[in-house]
Amino acid sequence: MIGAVVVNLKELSKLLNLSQTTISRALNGYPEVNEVTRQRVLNAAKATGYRPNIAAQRLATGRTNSIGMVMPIGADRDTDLHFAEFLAGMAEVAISQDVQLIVHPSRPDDEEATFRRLAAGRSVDAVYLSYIRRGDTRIDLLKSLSLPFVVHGRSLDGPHDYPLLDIDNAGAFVDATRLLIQLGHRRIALLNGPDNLAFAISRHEGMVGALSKYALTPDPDLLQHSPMTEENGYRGMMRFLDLAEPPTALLCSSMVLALGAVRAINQRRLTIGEDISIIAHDDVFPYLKPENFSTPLTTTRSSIRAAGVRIAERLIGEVAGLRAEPQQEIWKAELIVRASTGPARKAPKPGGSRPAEAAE
Amino acid sequence: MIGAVVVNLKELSKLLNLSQTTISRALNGYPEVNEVTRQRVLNAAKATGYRPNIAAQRLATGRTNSIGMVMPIGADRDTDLHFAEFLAGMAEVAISQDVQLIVHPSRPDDEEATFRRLAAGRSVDAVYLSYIRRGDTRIDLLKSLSLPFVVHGRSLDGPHDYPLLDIDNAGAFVDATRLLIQLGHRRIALLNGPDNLAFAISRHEGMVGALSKYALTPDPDLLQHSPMTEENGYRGMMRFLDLAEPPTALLCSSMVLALGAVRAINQRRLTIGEDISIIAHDDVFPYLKPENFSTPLTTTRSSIRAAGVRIAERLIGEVAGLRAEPQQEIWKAELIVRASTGPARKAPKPGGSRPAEAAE
DNA sequence: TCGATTTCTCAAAGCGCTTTGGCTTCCTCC
DNA sequence: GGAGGAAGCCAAAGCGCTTTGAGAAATCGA
Repeated sequence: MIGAVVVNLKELSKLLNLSQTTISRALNGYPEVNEVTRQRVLNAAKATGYRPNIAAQRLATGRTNSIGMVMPIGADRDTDLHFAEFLAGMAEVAISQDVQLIVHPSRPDDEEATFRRLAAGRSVDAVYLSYIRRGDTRIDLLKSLSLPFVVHGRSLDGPHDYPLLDIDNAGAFVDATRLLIQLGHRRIALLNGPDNLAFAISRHEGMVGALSKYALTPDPDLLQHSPMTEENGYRGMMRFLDLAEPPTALLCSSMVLALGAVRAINQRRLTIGEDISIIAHDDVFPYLKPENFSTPLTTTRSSIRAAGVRIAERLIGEVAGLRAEPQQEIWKAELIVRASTGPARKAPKPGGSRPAEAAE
Repeated sequence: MIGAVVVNLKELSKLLNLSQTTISRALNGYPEVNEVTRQRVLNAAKATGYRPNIAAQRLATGRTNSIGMVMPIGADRDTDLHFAEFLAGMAEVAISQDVQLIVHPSRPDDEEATFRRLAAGRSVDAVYLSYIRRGDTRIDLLKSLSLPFVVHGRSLDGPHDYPLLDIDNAGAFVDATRLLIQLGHRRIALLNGPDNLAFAISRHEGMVGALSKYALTPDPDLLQHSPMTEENGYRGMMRFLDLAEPPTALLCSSMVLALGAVRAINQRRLTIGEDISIIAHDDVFPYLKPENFSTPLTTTRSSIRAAGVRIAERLIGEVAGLRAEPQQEIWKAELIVRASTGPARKAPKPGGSRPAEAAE
């Protein structure tokens, strides 16, 4: 096995006294080549360390065997953590299918150009799109381009007539909110992601919807939209706790926000699950698990890595032309009750607008 | 600006009544083309949405304008967090230099094959290598391949005669250990990364070296090697605290480990910076900052994102052929003292092992 | 036995670019 | 006015693969 020197088809064909055609076919498993010849070729290829030149292969076939990921850079860099975990999922599939993963970093204002370049330059077979924003134009752009894609998440309005995979964000937060209400909580705060991102908006809507089902009105003071850092979790929670009438329960859009919120609560010497209940959304990070919080956290769980796996599979399927209809896939998040949720300590203040008695 | 239809050089040349040569040259900024012609070409290219086919470009030039990252998958998946941050750094550079980032997931047992494939397939111009292990053979392999590379980290033994960027892991932990000793600490524990990874070994060596300078012997009971998760931080710290003679100070190889350690300490109602001092290594994550811990953490700091930036720059330089000598670059980590380090509470007991007073 | 298949192999075209080498013009300068 | 350059353009080769269309050899059927 020679290291440095690179051998190509022509040389191999000279070496074996066979045409390039035959060698190419032998290597790529075509049937019209004699089995003993094939073995001869295979052996020689291994002996010389032959690997096809990928650029040439791509040019000839028009396929690139690669999927592109447009990685947001700049403003929402706090999402790295999720991106990494998602990437790990895609990687699992990529490796088993022998597909390259191409990361295209792109600033938000430049994304459109990036997609156009990808499509026209034929540098990837398919792309995945994420971090969908309010009024996002990228989906329409992709629909107009002849480039297979799958969206992780979905647009807020407009028809969902494109391939997508999303979790039921609204549903998850409806479930979480309902649980809290049933436990007697009336003042429920939300530490959410940036307010231009679709997932955050949906979660907020889920919460508001659940509240209104029980004739509760959301208090704007109990809402924070921000990048999902520990620090923002802490700050937000501190602000909530400083209110004249602090919340008795908290919803968190991410584990990292929850980390900060817990710190704030501890600092105030309040007891989680008693003085204040918490439900966080858990994207399942191997290094930060809700069950390992000082008070194990009740969560709505959906593995973002699994989403990466699934989307990679579907992208590969799209390329292979297996797609029938644009496929919409919505995953339910699982509500897992742990120790951070308990009955509301005190009944909501009697005066003022007393909410309807929620059913049980 | 047409969306779906893809135009190529030939069509453009027909459209403009110019040869492909001239168009190619106009587009790529060669001097031997008339300025008005160039403008004509540029306009037409923009109007038709022309983008060169990347595969063709690569085949013709032999350059790929891409750098490969072999992403470890499987066993050390806990390192994702660092990988992501590093990736973000590389991405910054990639975008400004118009270079693609290709992620090659690879299982440890398969890495060698992956590199060979990369080199022979000419699918990337250069690669970066990380997560160097004890007795790692990959560096020698890369040296034997005709593929530019930069190593993030370095081998434990053997000459460092290859391009590398590393932080002074040993030095950082010498500094940290010395500070603790000067504060009067004698029993210092270490929560480290996996014991087959070079960076972890160097840190351990740094600590041991500093101890021995003060004639202190490391206690094997005060050492844990493990993947760097919150859970492992908690478990390790708990074990330390349960010792007959628990440590009065702790070194942590990562912020995430520190997170777990802090949880353990809080649970035992000990006070950080008084009952026990902590110094953690901080790779600088935007979402988890040491100054935001309930007790701000003293750290050895070195931005892994900055390392990504630098390595990307150097890789691009290597490809451009700017390299003179293999370049070794060692960054010092900065020791930043915050509230988590304080004087040792009690001198270590002279006599036998007195059980720890688990407060309350 | 001979024509019809089947099996195996090959030469050559083509993918869409870049780059070499050469060919016109048009100046410039003595 | 003509040698010598410079400026601007082009035809064609080539990058290393896949794939088409065809041909030689072997096998088969009757």
